[in-house]
Order: sequence, then C-alpha cells, then structure tokens
Amino acid sequence: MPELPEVETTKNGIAPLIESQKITTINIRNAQLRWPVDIKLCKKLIGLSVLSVTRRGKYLICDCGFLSFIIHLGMSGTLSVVPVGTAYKKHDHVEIIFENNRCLRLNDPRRFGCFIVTELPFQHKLLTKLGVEPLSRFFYANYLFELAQKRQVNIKQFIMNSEIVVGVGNIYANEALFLSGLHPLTPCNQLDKKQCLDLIRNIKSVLRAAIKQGGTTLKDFTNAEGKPGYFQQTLNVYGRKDLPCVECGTLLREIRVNGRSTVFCECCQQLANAN
DNA sequence: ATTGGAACCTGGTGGC
DNA sequence: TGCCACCAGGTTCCAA
Repeated sequence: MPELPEVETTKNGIAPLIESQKITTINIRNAQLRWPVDIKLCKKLIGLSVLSVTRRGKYLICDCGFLSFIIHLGMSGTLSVVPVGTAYKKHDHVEIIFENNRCLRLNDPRRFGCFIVTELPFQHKLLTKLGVEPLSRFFYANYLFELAQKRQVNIKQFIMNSEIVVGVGNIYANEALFLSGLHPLTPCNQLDKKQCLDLIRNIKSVLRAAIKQGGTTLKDFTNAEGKPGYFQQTLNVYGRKDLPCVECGTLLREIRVNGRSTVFCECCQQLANAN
C-alpha cells in the first residue's frame, strides 16, 4: 500500500479524525514489527492529545506534545480509524483508543512497518538522514544534478535513495523514468542538467497525479475496508511487462535493478552508449 | 564513502 | 487439493 501518495492520503484521512482527540487507551496486540514496539513507552501517551499529524517521506508523525509517535507502513501496513469494539483483523498490531470512542489501528501483515514513541521525532535517527521532499521547492534540477555528479549508481537506484529524495518508491521510479525517456540503468552521473530538470518534473507530476487518485480511491478507507481501484490508475509501465508501450507499441521489458522489478520500453528509454 | 546484496516477514499466485 | 518456489508497494544492515 505505501507509496508516498498513499501515505499522504492516509494522513489526510486520519488527521481530521484524531487531531485534538485525547488518548484514553493503548492496546499493543502484537509488538512484533520491524522493531519491537516499546509497550511501556506507549503507555505514557495515555492522557495526551494528538496535536497534529504530519508526513515526512513515508513516515507519519503524530505530535502529542512532549511525546510523539512515528509510524511507517513498510510494504503492507495500513491505518484505519474505526469505532471502538470493531472486530479485530488478523495482523492488527497497535490500537489507540480516543475519548470519542474511535480508535486508530495499525495493521501490518509483513511487519516491515514500525511504531515508535519518542520525545523529539524529527531528531530521531530514522528521520535525520532523509533527503528533500519531492514535492517541495528544495527538489530542483541543480540539487539533483550536483548530487548525481558525485555518484556512480544507476539512475533508478539514485532516485529511490531516500537520502537524496524521499518518497519515490518502485512504482513511481519506473513511471518517472519512462516519462523522462531514461533507461533505468543509465549511470546517474551521465545526466545533464536538462535531463535532471525533466526527471524532477516527471517525478513531481507522477506523484501529484497519484495523490489525486489515491484521494479518490482511498477516500473511504477509514470506514471499514475500502480501497479497490488503486491499481486501475494509469500506469504506463509498472506491472505491464510484455504489454505494448503506450507510446510506440514495443513490448515492454522487465529486468531486475538492485533486486527490484523494473519495467521499461527499450525503444523509448535507450541506454546512451558511452563509446 | 559507496555500493550491492541479504535480511526482515506473511500472503497470494502459478506450476506441477 | 497440496506442496513449493517465487514474487510483492520498503528500508536497514553488513561486508566488500
């Protein structure tokens, strides 16, 4: 579930339902996530109110005053807000009950997500090394160009590196490279400034479009389940191996780049030959 | 310092 | 049906 657009959508969905609500109970049903949930520390949240919910990369930060909690959804995590007493689902890990008899539940089958209680979330080790937000003005051509000059990795791995820019996951990396006409294996230090500018524009536009769709598709996710349709959004390459390129009709190829499935058009995304 | 690969997990799918 | 291998939206950690 969790590409940046979905984390953003999740944030927008839960924020109005839990902001300014006082926490009355916390149930840790299964502490096993990427790092074990610190149950003792969690209990200190009781009595505090959620002041704000913000996003940094794919992390959600719920500020409760002198304590905050950080949530990451990993590969399979979802958050929902449901009435107290709603039947639990398999893999419900954390439940936070609020004064208004609603509760926030973190469900995560693969347990790659995390739930961390901390005093200063933005100084937490997980957040301090993060690169710029892709939709901010700090993500611009010269920024990308100068960092790319210093590296040897392929462009796909480069834009998926959260120390460079946060929130570009496998799906949107594939999509942005297609829109930019860049072969995924192009060494990042081969890009010129214009290509960097183009790539940045495409990353921004693909993320913005996805947020728009995520907003539509996942609008009702806080109710009960709700979510189908996300995959129906217009993806040009991801998940389209052996299907015709929307631009030229060539059958799309799939390769593995640093272990991640990578689909591209050999015709539209050619690898520049450095003699 | 940079880079590639393994590791962390469960669930779904497709082949035999 | 059953069993098994393989794949999946992410990130950390370790070794070279």
